[in-house]
Amino acid sequence: MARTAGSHAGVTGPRMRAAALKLFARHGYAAVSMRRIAAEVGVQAGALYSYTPDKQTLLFSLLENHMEELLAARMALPASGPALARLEAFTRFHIRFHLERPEAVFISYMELRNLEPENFAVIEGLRRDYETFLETILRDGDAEGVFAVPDTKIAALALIAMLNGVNTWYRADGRLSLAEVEAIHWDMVRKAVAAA
Amino acid sequence: MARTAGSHAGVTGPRMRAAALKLFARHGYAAVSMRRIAAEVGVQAGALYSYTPDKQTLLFSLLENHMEELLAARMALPASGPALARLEAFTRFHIRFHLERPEAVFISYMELRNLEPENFAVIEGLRRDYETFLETILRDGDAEGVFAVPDTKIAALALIAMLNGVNTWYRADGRLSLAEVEAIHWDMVRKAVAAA
DNA sequence: GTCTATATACTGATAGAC
DNA sequence: GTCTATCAGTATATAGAC
Repeated sequence: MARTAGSHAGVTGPRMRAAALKLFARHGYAAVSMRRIAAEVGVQAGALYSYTPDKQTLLFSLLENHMEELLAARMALPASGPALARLEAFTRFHIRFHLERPEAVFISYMELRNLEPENFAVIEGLRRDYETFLETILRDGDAEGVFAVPDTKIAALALIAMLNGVNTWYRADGRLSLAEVEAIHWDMVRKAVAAA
Repeated sequence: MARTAGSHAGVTGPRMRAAALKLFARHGYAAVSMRRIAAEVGVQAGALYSYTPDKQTLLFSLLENHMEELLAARMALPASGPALARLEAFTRFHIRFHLERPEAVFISYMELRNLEPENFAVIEGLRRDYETFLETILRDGDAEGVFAVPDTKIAALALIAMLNGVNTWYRADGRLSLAEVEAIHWDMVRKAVAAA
C-alpha cells in the first residue's frame, strides 16, 4: 500500500543509531551535533526526536546495547571443563567479537565519562559482569594448578586490556590475518598465566 | 617594583595548561569551552589567547609535551645489557611514569581523534618512537634466546596495552601498593614473552 | 596583562503545519 | 513521519579600552 510521502517505514530509528555510532566513534559524543547525525541519516534534526528522547539517552542506549550483545554472545562459551580450554575459547572469542564492532568498542571505552551517573553505573555493572567471567576462569585454573596467578582480579583486567589493544591497530587488509592475531595473543595469554 | 594591577607575572600560561589538562581529561576536549578553562584559572576567556593562538594548539601542545617528557625520561633506562633486565626496567618505568600522570595519559589516548591531521602525525611519530624502544628489547631478547616472541611488533603493542590498563583502575589509596602492581605485571610480562 | 564587548555561528530541544 | 521555524543558550575568536 502507498505510504505517507517522506515516511520510511520505521527505518529511520536504526539508521539514526548507526549514524550516531559511527559519528560518536569518529569525532566524539560532545563534538557531534544532532543536526550532524540527522544530516547523515538524511532527515532534519527535529525528526530524530521521534526515536530518542534526547542525545544522552541515545548514547546510553548504544553502549547498553553493545554490552548486552557482548554478555549474550558470551553465553556460547563453555562454562565448565578444563580452565585452559576455557581461557583459549575466551581469548579467541574476545578478539573476534571486539574486532567485529570497532566503533561500539571504541565509544564504550571513550564515552563513559559523558554518561550521566545513573547511566554510567548501569554500563559499569555490565562490564564488571564480563570481567568476572574471565576472573572465574583464572581462579578455576589456579585451583587446578595449571595457572599461577597471584591476583585473579588484576590478571583479568590486565589480559582484557591486552586483548583490547588489538582494536587500536588491527586492519582487515593489514599484514596479519585474524587467525594469526588470535594465535599470537593466545600464545601470550597462555604463557602469562601459566604455572611454572 | 609595582606591577600592573591584574598582572600575574607570567603564571597564567602554566595555570591555563594545568586547567586545560584537568578539564580535558575529565570532560573531553570538545566538551570543555575556553570560558570554562578561563574560569578555572580565574581570568576571562579573552585573556587565554595571550598564551595560546587557539584551542586546538593548546590540546596539541599538551600532548606533545607529554610525549616529549616520556621520551626524555626513557633515556634513563639501560639501552644495552641483558634483555631480561632491560625489559624489567622498562616495565616498572612504564607503570610508574604513567601512574604519575593519569590525566596526560588519558588525553593522549582519548583526544588523538580531535587533533588536526598534521598535529596527529607528530604525536603518532613520537608514540611509535616509544614503541620501537620496547620492540628493540624484545628482538634482542629473542636473539639471545631468553624470549620467544613470534612477532616483536605485535608483542610490544600488546605489552604496552596491558600496562596502560593499570591507569584505568589504579587508585593510590586502593587495595594494592604501587610495588605490588609493578610486581604482578612484571610477572605477567616476563612469562608472556619467556622462551619455553 | 586582563578587561569588556562583540561578531558570527552553532547547540539541544520544542511546537505546530502538512 | 518529517518538515520548517524558532527559543534560549553557548561556542570560538577578535578588537580595543585601561
